[in-house]
Formats: sequence, structure tokens, C-alpha cells
Amino acid sequence: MIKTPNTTIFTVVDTVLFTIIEDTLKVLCVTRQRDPFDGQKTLPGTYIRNQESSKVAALRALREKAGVDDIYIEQLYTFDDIGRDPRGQYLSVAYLSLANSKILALNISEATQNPEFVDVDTALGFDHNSIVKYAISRLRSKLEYTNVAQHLLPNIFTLSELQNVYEVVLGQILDKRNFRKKILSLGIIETTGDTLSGLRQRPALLYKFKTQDLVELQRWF
Amino acid sequence: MIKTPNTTIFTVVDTVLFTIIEDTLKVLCVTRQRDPFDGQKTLPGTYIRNQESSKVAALRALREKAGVDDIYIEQLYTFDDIGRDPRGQYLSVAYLSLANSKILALNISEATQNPEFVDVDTALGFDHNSIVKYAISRLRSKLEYTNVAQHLLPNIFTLSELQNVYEVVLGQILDKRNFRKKILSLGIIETTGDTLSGLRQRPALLYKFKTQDLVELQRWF
DNA sequence: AATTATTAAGTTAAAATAGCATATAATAAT
DNA sequence: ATTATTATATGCTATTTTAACTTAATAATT
Repeated sequence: MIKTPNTTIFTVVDTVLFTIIEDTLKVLCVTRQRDPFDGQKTLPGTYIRNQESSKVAALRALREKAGVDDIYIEQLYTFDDIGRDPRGQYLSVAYLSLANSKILALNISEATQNPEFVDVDTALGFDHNSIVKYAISRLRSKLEYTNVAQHLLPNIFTLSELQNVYEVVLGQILDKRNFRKKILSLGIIETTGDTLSGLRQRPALLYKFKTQDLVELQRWF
Repeated sequence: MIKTPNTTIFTVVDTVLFTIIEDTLKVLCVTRQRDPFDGQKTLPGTYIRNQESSKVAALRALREKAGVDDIYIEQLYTFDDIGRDPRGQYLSVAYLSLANSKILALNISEATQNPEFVDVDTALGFDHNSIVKYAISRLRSKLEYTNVAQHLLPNIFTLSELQNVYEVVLGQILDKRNFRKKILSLGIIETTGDTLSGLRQRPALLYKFKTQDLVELQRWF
């Protein structure tokens, strides 16, 4: 094997931070201030620094734009097709991140490229629409066999709010009785015993996820 | 955003090629000919070249070691923890690959680091045991909701052979009647109409996968 | 003709899923 | 006070899926 250190491969990260605003799935993006794609929206990204892992770089990018320190993040996929960036050979490790919109504090300034949440079908520069598409696909899968939905919610929530997260992400209406039976039988949430009153209706029982750790449920065999 | 081109991040690929030999899941490895980990077994890997994507680099690594040109491959995960390689900051895009052992032609020589198939629990250098572990986990999942099993088999096979692949990879015995019912109901295989005779037993019907393209089956909701 | 090894195939009980309707608790309006 | 409104909570049933289990058929060998 011949060692060929690649001085011309740029290693970067791009982040896909989803949140739900007004019953719509939104993704964080910034506005580029230079070519290529000057003025266009793109996913927040950054170069990976020396002695920094891609995950730490991704967290750094999100901290700068969205003002969050403790956030759910997982590696999504590495995009490195030749030609994906007109500036040269860019290898981007993409990360999928989730947050409840209430805990976010967007750091809007020229320096941070004016971060904002946009609809997931908004046109983005580079190959970032592909990345978002892939992220949605991953998120939909994970909703179905893990407890990741919690990161789109406050710590305490009603079953209706939880169902709403599933409906917004999956893009389909679910039967309320069956959803409740299903989600309760999975054993990943439990009631706090408290109720949410103050509305002109029967008060809803409040629930929380049993653990913040990622739980993977079983499939067949 | 300050641009910090990283001249010191090495971008490489590592490949996890699984095959089944004598009813055991095996992984391709090579023997390192230099420090670090001189003399130890590791996954086949290579530097990503200029104007080469990680996928192409992974295919190149496999072609050199295993003599295969047309092989199933998918991106697994990118490993880049600081300290994973004592030589410096190495970002490795790992690939998962599958092949039927019959089509492989190991290119055994000093230059190719004497590739060989070993049990998946064999001690490997670097963080390569973690990579293999992650690859097994991915493979097991994918068996259950895709048609990837085909890549561990010849084009034409019996149901017993297919079941054997599942049993070897999943590490558990499956009920024959239920397995057949399940796999046939998925609609991903069909019989060729031919039978396999010549053995001192009832001849088995032969089957093939309907498509080589990756098929993803549905889960709940 | 008997033996052997492996394939092919169906039934039943239990569990999970999908589809559907009504009573309840709180507030708001009268 | 009484009534209206609104979202919550809950249960049944038919259907589908899953899990567990046994025997007959076939072709080669002896």
C-alpha cells in the first residue's frame, strides 16, 4: 500500500437540525455570505479543526448558530461525491440533530449567517437538499423503532403532543386510540401523574420518557 | 466562519467484507507490514486519493485484496475519534461489503498484506474490532428488513441455503416452516422452477431474488 | 426393496393490528 | 345554574400475523 497523504481533501461537517414549529417540520439553515452559492440558504457547517472530531465540530456549529449546548445529535452519513462542492474535494460528515423549538436561541447576526428555520423542502445550496432528504428518511425510520421523538418535545408532554410529533414527521394522520395503545405498549414512556389543566376541556395526563438514552426496539426474528 | 483548511487530517477508508465459509460468518482482514500494529491483523483500508470518492477508494481496496470487481457495498459509518490512530488525526469512512465466498479470489502476497478470512471475533489492530461489531449489527438489522441476504448467496439457491444465511448471521436457529412462510410472504424471492437433484434426498426447489436492487420493507405505522 | 437424508407443506392457539364510538372533565357561554 | 363546547380517555371486534408444532414425499444409496 502506497501512502498518499491527501493535502487537498477538505474535511467538514454539515448539520441537519430539525425542530417542529406550528405543526410543521423545520430545518435550521443559514445564508451564505460568499461564493459559491452566495446569498443562498445552506445547512450550517464548519471545517473540522485539528484535534477535533467531526461530532465535536458539528456540536460547535450548532452552538454558534442555534445557541444550544446540550442537544441530541447522531452521525447521519458522509457525503463526498466528487463535484459536490465547486471549490474542490470536500468530504462532509453530516449530522442529524433534534431539538424542541422552545430551548433554541438563534444567534442572528452577519457573523453567524443569520440562522433561521425553514420548511424542509426549501431550496438549499450545494447538495444540501439531498442531505435533508436523507435525514428525513432516517428520522422517520427512527421514530418507529426508537425513543428519539422525545428530543422534539419538552420533558413533560401529553399524549396528544406526542402523537402530533409522529404525525408531523411521518406526514400522516394516526388513529388516536391505536397510537396510544401502541406507544404505551412499547414501554418507553410513563405518566407523571400530573395533568395539564387550564384549558376548556378535560385535562390531559402528562407523560415523560423513561430514559433519555437511545432505546432500540426489536423487529422480527 | 473562519476557514481552517486541515492539512493534518488524513482521510482513509476501511472495509468490512463479510462472507460465509463453512457455516460461519467471516471477515476479510490483512496483516500489517509496518508500525503501528506491525504484524497484527486489520481491516483492509487505503487512503482516499485526489479526485476519488470514499466509495471508489473502498472498492479499490477490495479489488486489490479480494480480486472482486462487482461487489455489494454500502457506507457504514465514519470513525474519527481523536486518538483512534496513534499516527495522527485519521478520519476513516468505513464500508460494509458482502460477497459469496465462491466468487472471491484472494490476492495473497506481501504487497497485498496476505488477505484472509477470519472469524468476526478475531482481535484486530486499531479500533477495527469496534468497526466489525458495528458492521455486524448493521448487517443483522438489514437482513430483517431488506433483501441484502442475496449478496451472501449464489444467484440461484435453495430455501435451506437462504435460511442458513439468516441463521449464521443472526446467530440463532430458525423454524423451517415459519421461515419459509415469512420469506415467501415478503415477496422478494421467486422460484426458478428448477430443482437441485443429485443428492440422496428429495430435490430442493431453486429460488432467486426478484431484484438485485436494495428493497426496504415497511415497519409499523 | 429397505434405508437414509432432506425437502415440502398445514393447523391451531395466541398475539398484534386496524377500524370504529362513546363517556368524561374542564371551561365558556347563556 | 344550566347548557354548550372541546379535547381527553377508553374498549370492543374482526382481521391479520406470529409462534409452535408433525408428517408425508422424494431421490439416492445400500
